Amino acid sequence: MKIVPRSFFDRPTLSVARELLGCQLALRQNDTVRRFIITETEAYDGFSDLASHASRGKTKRNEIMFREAGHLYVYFTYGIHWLLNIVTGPAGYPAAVLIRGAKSVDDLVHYTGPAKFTKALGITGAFNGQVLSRQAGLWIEAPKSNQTEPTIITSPRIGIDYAGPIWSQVQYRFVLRM
DNA sequence: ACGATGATGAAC
DNA sequence: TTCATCATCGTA
Repeated sequence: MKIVPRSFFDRPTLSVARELLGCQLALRQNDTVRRFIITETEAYDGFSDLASHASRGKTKRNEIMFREAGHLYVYFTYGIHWLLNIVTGPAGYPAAVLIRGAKSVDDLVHYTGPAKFTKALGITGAFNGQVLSRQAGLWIEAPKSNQTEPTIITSPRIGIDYAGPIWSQVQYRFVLRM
């Protein structure tokens, strides 16, 4: 299976979010590798996006979003949950794609919800600030082939009603109909 | 549908 | 020190 290069993520965030659907997230734990087809993503793009952690500038928490594409931004929220994001775009420009859902290729279990996914995979802040790579134990692989054109649904993002009339409504959520 | 949950960041 | 949160689960 072909590993998606870091350059894939150094592109417009919306393109990355859309094209990640169908890709496989691979996670190495000890000597086994688990793979998951990404089925749901959200884009958080730039300084002006009021739903993004970076909309009020760089902080200790969100500084990973300002790094080079391919970094992992894993943050803790609601006192309970870890959420996994992949940083996109050039260094200095805060943007990331939130992984909200994925389906195990091994047992076909579908995890819907960004925190349910990380919990099932055992992803925690230990990954925060790392770079996608085989060495890190977390990487992305391209789909085997594009047999049929995937059906992609877009919608406003989840849980960000506070972001104002524009940013709470933009179609930055992408779901793969399976 | 709604409230409880709960640690951390960021604002006051 | 106080408030809000890129959810989820339990109870209705």
